[in-house]
Amino acid sequence: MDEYEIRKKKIEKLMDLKINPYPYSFLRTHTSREIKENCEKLIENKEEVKIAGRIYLERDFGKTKFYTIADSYDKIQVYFRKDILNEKYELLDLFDIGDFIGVSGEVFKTKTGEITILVKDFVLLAKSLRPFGEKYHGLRDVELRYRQRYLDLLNNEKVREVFLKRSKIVSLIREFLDKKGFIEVETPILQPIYGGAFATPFKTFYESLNKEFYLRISDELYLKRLLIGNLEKVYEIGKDFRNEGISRFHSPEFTQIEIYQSYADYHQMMELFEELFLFLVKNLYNDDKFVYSEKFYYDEENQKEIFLRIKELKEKGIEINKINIYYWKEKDNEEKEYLSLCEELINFCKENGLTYKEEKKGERYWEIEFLIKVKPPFRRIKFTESLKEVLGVDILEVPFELLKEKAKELGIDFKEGITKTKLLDKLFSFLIQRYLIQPTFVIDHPKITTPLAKPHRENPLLCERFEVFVGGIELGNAFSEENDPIRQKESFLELLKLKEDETPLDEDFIQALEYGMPPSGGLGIGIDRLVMLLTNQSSIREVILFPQLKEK
RNA sequence: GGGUCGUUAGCUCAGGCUGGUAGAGCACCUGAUUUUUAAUCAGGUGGCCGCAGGUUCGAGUCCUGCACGACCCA
Repeated sequence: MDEYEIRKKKIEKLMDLKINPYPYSFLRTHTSREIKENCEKLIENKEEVKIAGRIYLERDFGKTKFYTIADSYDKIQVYFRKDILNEKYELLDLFDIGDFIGVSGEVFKTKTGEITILVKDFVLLAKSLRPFGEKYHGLRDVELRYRQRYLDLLNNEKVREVFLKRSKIVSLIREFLDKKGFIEVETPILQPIYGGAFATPFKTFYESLNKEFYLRISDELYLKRLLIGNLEKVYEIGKDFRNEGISRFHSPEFTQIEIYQSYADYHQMMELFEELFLFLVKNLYNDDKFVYSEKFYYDEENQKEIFLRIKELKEKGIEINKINIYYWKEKDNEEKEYLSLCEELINFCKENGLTYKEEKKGERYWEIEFLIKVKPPFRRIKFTESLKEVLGVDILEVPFELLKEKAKELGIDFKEGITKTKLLDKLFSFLIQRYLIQPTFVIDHPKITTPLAKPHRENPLLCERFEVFVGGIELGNAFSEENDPIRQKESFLELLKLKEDETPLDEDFIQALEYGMPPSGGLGIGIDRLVMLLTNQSSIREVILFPQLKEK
């Protein structure tokens, strides 16, 4: 008989005893955290407390039992004694790890000092039929962790922390913007024409309108319509959808915030970002710096990669906080191959004057750790000039063909039909982006890449745009927004003609612009990536509760 | 789409190179145990070794294909 059957039998026994295994509610007086925070007072007053939670661990001594139970806030120990509970004590035989229970009793400290509740009475709140995991190692199988995230949340404290932090980040963003007088709005996710970015959309069919619709790839064109309607400062936090590849940094369904401010240009949006980012970091870390690291999992290729990466970072003068080396077992019991690779890395660190730290972590990987310093104003570098520095040619002047040749020389792979915009993007991420560890604005992109930005006031071949990078991750994108309806239409049509973009022309948006849009700054920030950075996660799936996986 | 690695008990992992009756810890069951902290002690149950083929007297192990996942590249 397997565990599932055994637990079902226990439910039958409970029913025989007229005990409902799934009752309706339980009124607790405290959460586990509240008990721990107020324990001295509770012990002194011998106050009766009621708490509820899930049984996590069980230690059975025959006539007494200890359970560790967990609620949303913390874990707390409860203590059952047969001489207090009498015949009701036998009921505990029908309880299992994973069950929800409610207990009432007095708080005390055990001889080892652990805050514990001496149980006077208890009740089953929900029976669990399946065991949920392993008490020591937790749940490691990545696939199971994503497919059954509830088990991940139950087993892995670190995962809980990431998602609690995500929620905190989003509410801090709202707090920051609301205080500045921005209003939060909601615009359509189902759109008859998609726009505001270059991306392949998800298609759907709107039955009652009898028309093909798209899931939005961006909120931009609707939020601008609000600026036209004299809502001066607006923002929207929501899902956008791009029907493209999945990677460590890309999820087809992702969360973005877009912020628009009338009478501002991209310089003011940079200041807004600096202020917002500092606000987040200060509230999360109680400091103006935080740690972010690049991870290299144990596999032969990666082991070579880390040496190359450290070397190139040093060449570029980028400060490395330290190198972390993690072991699966105690160092003495580690596999020889891995140990010798670690030894090699340690020697390398010593030679290069890098500090390193060794630690048993239940996983084999190495980390390059950076200390990100959030001190406005952030560095600003110009897109074209940064590329000119490393390529030796001005991307605005050289013919496209020559640019392609340069890219090939550098070993960058691309398809023959690549657009100039995409090639520039590749060059940039290969040559520049990977070194943008400390907060950096990359500004003034070639006009052709960005139809929705105003041309640069000093050089019409450029536009007033910035992208912001931290930890090598692209966090956001912003413009002085184009508000000249005639020029806007022309640059849309130009792109269509050059086949740089296949986004259909949104006549309705052009018409809206014709009524007049104030000069405005707009800023989009990828929330998932921001959370990755602020929780030091290397995969976007680690900050999305339910990432899509193929069906098995 | 390409490359590398992985898939063994409910969970965490050995075994695989060199083919010969499927292993451990946790969980679970039985018993002991009135302050434990991954409690402890004694005994026990539990496997389509991801799926499908092939090689072989014999495959968890070798070969091929497929599925799913991770990482890297596009």
